Amino acid sequence: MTRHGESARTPVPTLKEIADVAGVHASTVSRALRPTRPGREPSAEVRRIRALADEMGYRPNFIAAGLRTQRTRTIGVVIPRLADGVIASLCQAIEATATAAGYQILIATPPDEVEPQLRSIDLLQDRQVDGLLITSLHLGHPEMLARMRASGVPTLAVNRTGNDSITAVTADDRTGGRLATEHLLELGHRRIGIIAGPRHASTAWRRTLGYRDALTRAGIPVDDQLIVHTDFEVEGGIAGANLLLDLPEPPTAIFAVNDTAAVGALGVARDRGLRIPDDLSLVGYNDIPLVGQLPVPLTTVRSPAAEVGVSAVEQLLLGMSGGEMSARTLPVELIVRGSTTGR
Amino acid sequence: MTRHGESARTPVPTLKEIADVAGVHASTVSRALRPTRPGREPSAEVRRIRALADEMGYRPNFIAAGLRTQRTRTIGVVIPRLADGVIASLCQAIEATATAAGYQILIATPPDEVEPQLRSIDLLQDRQVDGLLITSLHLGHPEMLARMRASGVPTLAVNRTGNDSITAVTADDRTGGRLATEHLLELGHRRIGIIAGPRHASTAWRRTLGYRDALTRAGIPVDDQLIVHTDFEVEGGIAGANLLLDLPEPPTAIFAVNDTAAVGALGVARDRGLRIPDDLSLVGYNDIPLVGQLPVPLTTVRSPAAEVGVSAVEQLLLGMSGGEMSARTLPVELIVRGSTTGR
DNA sequence: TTGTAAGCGTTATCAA
DNA sequence: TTGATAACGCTTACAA
Repeated sequence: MTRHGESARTPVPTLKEIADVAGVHASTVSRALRPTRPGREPSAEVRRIRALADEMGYRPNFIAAGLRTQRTRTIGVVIPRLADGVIASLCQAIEATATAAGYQILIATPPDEVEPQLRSIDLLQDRQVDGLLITSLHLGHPEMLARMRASGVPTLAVNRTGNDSITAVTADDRTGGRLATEHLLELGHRRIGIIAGPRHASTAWRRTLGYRDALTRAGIPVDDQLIVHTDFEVEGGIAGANLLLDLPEPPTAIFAVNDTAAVGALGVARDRGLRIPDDLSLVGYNDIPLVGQLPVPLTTVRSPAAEVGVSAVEQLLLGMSGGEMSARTLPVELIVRGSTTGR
Repeated sequence: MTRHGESARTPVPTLKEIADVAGVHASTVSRALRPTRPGREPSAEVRRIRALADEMGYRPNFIAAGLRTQRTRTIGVVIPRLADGVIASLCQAIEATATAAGYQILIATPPDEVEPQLRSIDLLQDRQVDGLLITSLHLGHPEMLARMRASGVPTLAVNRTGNDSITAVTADDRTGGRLATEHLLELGHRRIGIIAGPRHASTAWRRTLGYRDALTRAGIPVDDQLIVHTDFEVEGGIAGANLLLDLPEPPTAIFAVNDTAAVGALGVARDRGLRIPDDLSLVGYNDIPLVGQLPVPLTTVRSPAAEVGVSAVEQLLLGMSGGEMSARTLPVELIVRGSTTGR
């Protein structure tokens, strides 16, 4: 049982209370408390007021200030699938960068579907956020964008992008998909299955485009049977791998567009008695910390989740200060480990 | 490049603007818009005003309302280590429960150290949050609690607890640690190492207490060499496993107080040519989705992260509505898989 | 049931 | 540089 400060609490003083004690007007205190501009020494009076405010435990009320200034120093973040470690890393980087710049983040983590995300956008805008980040735009749903823009606050797509011309900060998913596939091609694989994730996610979609790029360049026709769309979870990986391995002519290698699904595929291989990499080569995507430690460590593509978050906030800060935001595509890197071999 | 609504945006109308169009006073609109109490039909006038507000695209300004009502309908959440999937699941559950109750969450994810967390608490309180959740209290640091209570808003510890009498919602870590250890004892292990996580985290600490409980009950003296404190990351698991396996008399089984560290230990076993479970039994903690799919699936303890989050928000909502919050300890479950065997 | 008016805690404008 | 005053958009006594 907890008492929560029914009486123990000293209420936070207001500007007016400081002013009364200091014998000046509230507006004077407000001015004294705002940062002296660099290169200028604060006057004795300013120092006196600051010391008093400090002593009285003054803390500015952001709500009140925000009402007046129309700025809340808050960034809204719509970020579904937070339970995924990659997304959570992205979120952490966003928060850290925002905090360092004096902003706080208001997060909404609705289901990764259009309607719930639209509702989240509305809710955040009702809170008068100064900028908006959305990590899970859906392809083919321009209304998400329209809704974000309706508010008039700077708005940026992170991680995923939409079809339209929204500014986005993403990793280079298409190149990543190509690198993964080229690696398998170089090892001699010709039937390469892909657990391609959801169609609405540009990340998954572009990794799949990269897969097609690689095959096309190598002069290998794309067999649509080898492309199975699922979700990003372990279960999706399991379902996808089962579909691929049940084909009349199953693939000799599988590229899963995220590590979590790759681990699902790993479970399927285990249950079917397939050895990795001898019977089946497997490539993941993201390089989550765990996959390097597996008995057969996973070949994967390292995607810079944290850097994407940092860069996105930097762009958004730029936009919020009236600048022009610009798109960023961050480089990825193939990490070859033990789960792939030649045939 | 993005234009962000320099002109395209229709500014959100204020209450006063609705009132002017409706030919009534703003306060009338305010009243018309507040929910009719259940069982009462809204009058024709109320319906007319609501329809108009809807048509004009009215959205209440939470900032302004909050200033007046002194309630922001916002819950502050201090949640370090968000990149960890378990913590992220907790966060997601907190967000979902809060949103369903009409609250939004403001999150801070500082480093898992005392000072940064104190700063985060201050920042959230400056935003006038209505309640505060902290997921990473440190043992032996009553000042964290004191700081939280200073605000006078209901405050709850989640996941971890402190030494003092703060109300906390946690999983039953001590029992979990005991179950894991008893399982190994029943298999005949007598030298059981524990990768015990950080000392400041009550979760890790209590799982370790459970380990001690089990040994004591079995009449086996606790060998402090077998208890290595690390962090919760993969690297910690690697370091811990190396320390344990380098002992003159190494353990035949290792209990890692979280799955991530257990996977680190898995990597060490691989590198040392130790087969799991034949040469070394391994137990993790949390049952993250991946560990069930490993070639040798991991025996672990399932800890209800999402339920902890839901329950915490429920208690906090209770506290925020003037009720008495009470502590909750949610049950855990041992999941026996292939990574443990008798000797 | 409706309108009036005050006020939440700040900041911006203006005059002194 | 300072003080007075208004305003941000809303809610809520209180009066009509």
